[in-house]
Amino acid sequence: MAKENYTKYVLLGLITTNCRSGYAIKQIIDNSISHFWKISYGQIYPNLKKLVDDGLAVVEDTSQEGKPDKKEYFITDAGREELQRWLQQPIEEIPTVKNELLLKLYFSRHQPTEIAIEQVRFYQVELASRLKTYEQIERVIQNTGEGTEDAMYWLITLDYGLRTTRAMVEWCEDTIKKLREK
Amino acid sequence: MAKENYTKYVLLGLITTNCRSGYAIKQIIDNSISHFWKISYGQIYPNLKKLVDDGLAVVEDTSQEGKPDKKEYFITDAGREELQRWLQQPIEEIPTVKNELLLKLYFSRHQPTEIAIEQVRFYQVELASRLKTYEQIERVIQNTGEGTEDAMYWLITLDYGLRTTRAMVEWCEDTIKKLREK
DNA sequence: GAACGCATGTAACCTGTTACATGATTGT
DNA sequence: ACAATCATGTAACAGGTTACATGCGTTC
Repeated sequence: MAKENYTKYVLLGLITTNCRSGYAIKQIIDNSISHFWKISYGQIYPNLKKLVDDGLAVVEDTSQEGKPDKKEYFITDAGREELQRWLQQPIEEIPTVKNELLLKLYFSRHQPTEIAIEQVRFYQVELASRLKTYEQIERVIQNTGEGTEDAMYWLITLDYGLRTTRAMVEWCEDTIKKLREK
Repeated sequence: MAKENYTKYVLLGLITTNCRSGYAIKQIIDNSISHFWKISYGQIYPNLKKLVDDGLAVVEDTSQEGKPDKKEYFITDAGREELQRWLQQPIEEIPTVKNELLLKLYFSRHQPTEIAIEQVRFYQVELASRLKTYEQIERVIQNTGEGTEDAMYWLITLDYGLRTTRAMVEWCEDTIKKLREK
């Protein structure tokens, strides 16, 4: 099966959520979905243009009060069809992360144990802080969006982040113990 | 902080583990560390050459009986220093996976719930199979390498995979329930 | 007029995969 | 002759980041 260009679908999907300009898309990505998807301006703007070229979206110049002009993108029927097709298609692959910490641990045999412990501890601190952010966001969604279907899917993706992160934190704790006892 | 070229360190690290040729490196990656790191021949061979150019490794032509010739790479003192430096340096970033399933769920608001459930179920099946592989490998290591320090670090990285994958499987179960009850 | 947020854009670069080409050696 | 495994390599392409350039509008 040919590999899909995901960026296309991210943009297509986001402009259906009232997130219509390149800038707004970048904002929502950084604030809401960055825990499972990231994207840079260098990808956003050229690809938005491409959506229009491919007839999947149309663009409209909008002037706002108190802010610079912006370009608003709207999905077309063809775009909606394309997005739907992709959403209904089974996922192609389960992600395999490149994990710098595990790589370092894998080669730590000939290193002082101290250093490995230090690495894991640092990782743990970062994860704990990430966890706090997730928990905070969860509370916000539960308070504001309660009941809406949007909120449901948002909470589901967030829950994924919460659970996997918690598992990682626990692994850190136990790994540090193991290394100490060595 | 400047971003490191991890491939370099993977190769440098692997040639210290008696994994000396491009082919052997590819094998060990596919069989042992692919759950946290992947790499293709298109990266391996040019980068091995680069290690030599940079004085971090030396290469030696070796002829074997019953098999074609191969090139064996050995780390130099400079290479060992460079590897050590990297291993002791704090990790730069916690990985953020691009997760196709979460992306699709995020945009599933306007889709029939059936489809979302189907996607999650498929993901769950894949994860379950991955989990079985991990558990099998774990048993093999515990039986053969017991006690050696190599085995310890191997088990630690594997444990990471086991725990996070288990958390994901549980998330799948609960998410399917949630979607059904909707 | 400086700083800041909003907004769009791109060129240079880096990383990495895919697909292909090549060939040795062994076993059937 | 051929398939399979071992072994090395590269060119074309795809995907993505970084760093920069540009400019509007508001606030201090």
